[in-house]
Amino acid sequence: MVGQSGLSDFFEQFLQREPIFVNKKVLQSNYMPDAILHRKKQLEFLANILAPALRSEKPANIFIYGKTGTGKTLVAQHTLDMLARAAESRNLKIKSIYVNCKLKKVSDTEYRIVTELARSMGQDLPATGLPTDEVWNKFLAAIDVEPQIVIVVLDEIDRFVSKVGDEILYNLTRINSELKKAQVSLVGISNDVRFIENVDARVRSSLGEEDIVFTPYNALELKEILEKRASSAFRANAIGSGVLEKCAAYAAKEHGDARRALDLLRAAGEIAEREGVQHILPEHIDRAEDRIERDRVLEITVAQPKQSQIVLYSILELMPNSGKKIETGEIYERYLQLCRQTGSSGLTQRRVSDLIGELDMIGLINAKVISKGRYGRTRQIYLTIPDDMVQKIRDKLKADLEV
DNA sequence: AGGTATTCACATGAAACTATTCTCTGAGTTAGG
DNA sequence: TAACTCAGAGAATAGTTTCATGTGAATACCTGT
Repeated sequence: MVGQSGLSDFFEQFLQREPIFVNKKVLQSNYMPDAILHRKKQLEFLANILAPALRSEKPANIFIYGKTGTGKTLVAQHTLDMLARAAESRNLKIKSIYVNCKLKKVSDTEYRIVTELARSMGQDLPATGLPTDEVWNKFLAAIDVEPQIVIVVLDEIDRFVSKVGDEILYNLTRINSELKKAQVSLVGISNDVRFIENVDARVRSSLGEEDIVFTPYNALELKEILEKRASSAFRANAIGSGVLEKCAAYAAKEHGDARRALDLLRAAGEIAEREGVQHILPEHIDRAEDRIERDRVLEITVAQPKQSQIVLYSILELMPNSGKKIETGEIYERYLQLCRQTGSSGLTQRRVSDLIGELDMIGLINAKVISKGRYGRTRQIYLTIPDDMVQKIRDKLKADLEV
């Protein structure tokens, strides 16, 4: 315990120190820098395609794809901003609608997406109660009030197409034939390169009139991006030598994800700040990665459905006293035991087997199917969660599940 | 020794069932004309 | 009378169970040397 005088000393000291961060927002993933590095080709290409809008011609539909953190959203939003500005100064009617299909609020159904589109056109709609085509009509009416070009950006479309199907896309691609005054162009953004292959052929040909590929950043490019952001995010000289290089190298290893690189740098800064040191050092990056990984594991764990959590808890309980590897049978027994304790009936082994498979997919555990010859065939399971985390997660689950 | 057949302990698949969520219709309600 | 609200019917969906079939190799069982 720190005594009273000690505590005020602490605050004094805290204020005496120069802060490491000047503007932390710059490192957040939704921050929009005024210049985008290493995406010149894509920017120009996209601008080229959209430019006809300034002459009141309908731009071609575009399909953009690339892995996460390669700047797709950034480039799209930036280009649209510029376009809007150019249009404004010339008094042209160009509107853009941006819908991120990943957000839970939107993603589930066709209804919700169309509602979202109509809302951003200024329509006020109830969350439920209306027929879908009614909402379509409202959306159409809202667009068609005057001659204008509307650019609809659907971010992460792969998400909802896998859930909802491609009917909306089909409707959207043919929307122009129903409009008298306005015209609509589509911009689809997807993380999944193969996504376009699983879409209805008619939609494919019309959405993919043009496409842009975003290749991952390499370590050098990442470093430059980090340098740029870091210079306005941190106090001058706050970054030790080799820090950005290390950060970039880490992120480049994971398919050149710039968002991850920035997260890493921000976390490293926070750690350094808490330690009260003046500079960020390469070792802070290591610790930041560790922390991010922990947060991720915990987050995933908590987000699991209840049954899956119970299965995971069973695994965690069994882990220490059976050496390194355990098998499906053991887990199921333990699982049933837990269920009896809480008075619930428990799932079938069939299902638990699937749940174990899912936990493996997520990466919380590592399950390998092996055959033990005369003694059957099973999954051999070991944890991928770091040892010192196991205890914490177990306690967390224990509390959540009231076991 | 070498070869074949068994057997274990689940994995993996398919179909059916169930509870929940969504969409949509029509009855009832409200408000304006 | 048009517009709106809301309950409930029907469709879509996710999660699960039931039934059925598949799997890889250690072991048991032959078979002829």
